[in-house]
Amino acid sequence: MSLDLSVDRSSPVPLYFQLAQQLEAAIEHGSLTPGSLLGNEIELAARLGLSRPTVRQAIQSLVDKGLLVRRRGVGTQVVHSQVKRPLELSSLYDDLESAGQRPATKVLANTVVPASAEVAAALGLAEGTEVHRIERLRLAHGEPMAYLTNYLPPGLLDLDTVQLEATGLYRLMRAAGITLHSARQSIGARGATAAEAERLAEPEGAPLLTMQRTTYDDTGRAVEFGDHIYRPTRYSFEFQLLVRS
Amino acid sequence: MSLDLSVDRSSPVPLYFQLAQQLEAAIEHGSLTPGSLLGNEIELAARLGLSRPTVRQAIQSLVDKGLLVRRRGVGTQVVHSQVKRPLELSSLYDDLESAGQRPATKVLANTVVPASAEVAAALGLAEGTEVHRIERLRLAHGEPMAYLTNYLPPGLLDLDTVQLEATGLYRLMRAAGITLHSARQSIGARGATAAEAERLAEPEGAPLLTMQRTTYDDTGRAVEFGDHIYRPTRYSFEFQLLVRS
DNA sequence: GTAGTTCGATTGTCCGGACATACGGATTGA
DNA sequence: TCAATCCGTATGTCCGGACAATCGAACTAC
Repeated sequence: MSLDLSVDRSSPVPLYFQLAQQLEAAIEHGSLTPGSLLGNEIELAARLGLSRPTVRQAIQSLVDKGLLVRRRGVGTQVVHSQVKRPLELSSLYDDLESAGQRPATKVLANTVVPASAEVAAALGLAEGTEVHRIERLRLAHGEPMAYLTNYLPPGLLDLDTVQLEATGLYRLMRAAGITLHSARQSIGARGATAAEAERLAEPEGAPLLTMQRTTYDDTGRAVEFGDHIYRPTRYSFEFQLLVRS
Repeated sequence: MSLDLSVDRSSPVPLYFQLAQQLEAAIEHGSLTPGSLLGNEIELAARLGLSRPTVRQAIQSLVDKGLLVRRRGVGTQVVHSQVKRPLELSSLYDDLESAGQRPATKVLANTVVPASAEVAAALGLAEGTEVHRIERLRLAHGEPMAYLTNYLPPGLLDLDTVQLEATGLYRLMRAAGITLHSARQSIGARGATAAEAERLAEPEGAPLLTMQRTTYDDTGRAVEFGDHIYRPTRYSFEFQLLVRS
């Protein structure tokens, strides 16, 4: 019954990470059933030839992911699954792709414009600064799903229309060496204007889902501001969140 | 310039936690300016009379919160703020209260009903099982803001209407010893039905923001399912999220 | 029978050290 | 002048141990 765990000391992959991966796989695969105890850390460490801190580090990473729960005096148990995606900072493109839908993108605009007051405030620039502005229509199964407007500060990235139609914006940014760190976002709803209605093939006044997001890199610099609208019959925000204790 | 950090070894508060609090306070207060280096861990440990693992644990907790960034070979720097609330599992009540608005709640229903197929699936019960059903109208400044429908499995909690009008549901659950662990939620939009429109003082067909959420405790048991609608002119979902690397 | 106590088990915290690894700047070489 | 290399520095990983705090169950006393 006990898992056959093992670590490869010659691998460059950290030992705690190897262990965490194996435990996660065992949980996913069903070898470790929900609610079952994991066995105490000391014994587990001895069995694997690891030290307790290393084993603890592996377990802790899974606790942070919400897969395990520790109880002092009791042990570490597997949470009754239900955990899937802990809400990452993901692009719509990645979301769609991982959902099996092959997303298509039509770039409607890719220009440089002076920043409006709202954009300037979001990006932390002076009003009127030249910023990139891209407008994209995202389709799934040939149907329009979302209308995406993004603003990027100057000199950060070469925005190639061809690339934008082939992949997501975040991938391009990561590929350019930008390390995304955090984002502030706001999700709301409102009725479609006439122009929006036409672009999304909805009647005027139809309910739309809206999302505004400012993304920051790890130096705290704003690297992107997006103002997006979604067809609620085609898309909704699904995510999981954990209680940080 | 260097902070006056200190730890109290006689305190029951863990040393790493004391240090983390002081660092966080220094960042909040501005003593540690964004972008500044934190000084290497070894020296910091020596200065405080702590070991490096303890100092690392403190720093790591702030990295997890998004306040600090570590760079190998460089050091640990303070992120250019912008970080505020990393999206907790919060109730609308708490959100409103912390925003300075004094929320009011009107309980419109508090009964026991057989679970519909949807509710049963969400709570992991058999269809037809008796569940608590509460309907609440949430107001701010006397204006209706949201219409909240919640379902709870039987035998979990005594739902007192008076308490429900005085505080939020999550607080009652926590007070009853339930440790909330995670939640799956879905945010969308649609037009208001005639009944919804009247309850929220909106015209029929008006865009509404919708949220469905199933909350689980740390054993993985579903403890609540909510089906909520919000007036988008009065409320939107604002949150911050971090990139888990 | 019930309430209080003791005790084993398990995680939480903390220590001091060791070596590996990656980044950035200085140095060196073409 | 520019590119490749070296090296100091700081974090990343890992070890082995020690004691404290907490939970749950068995035990005891009333």
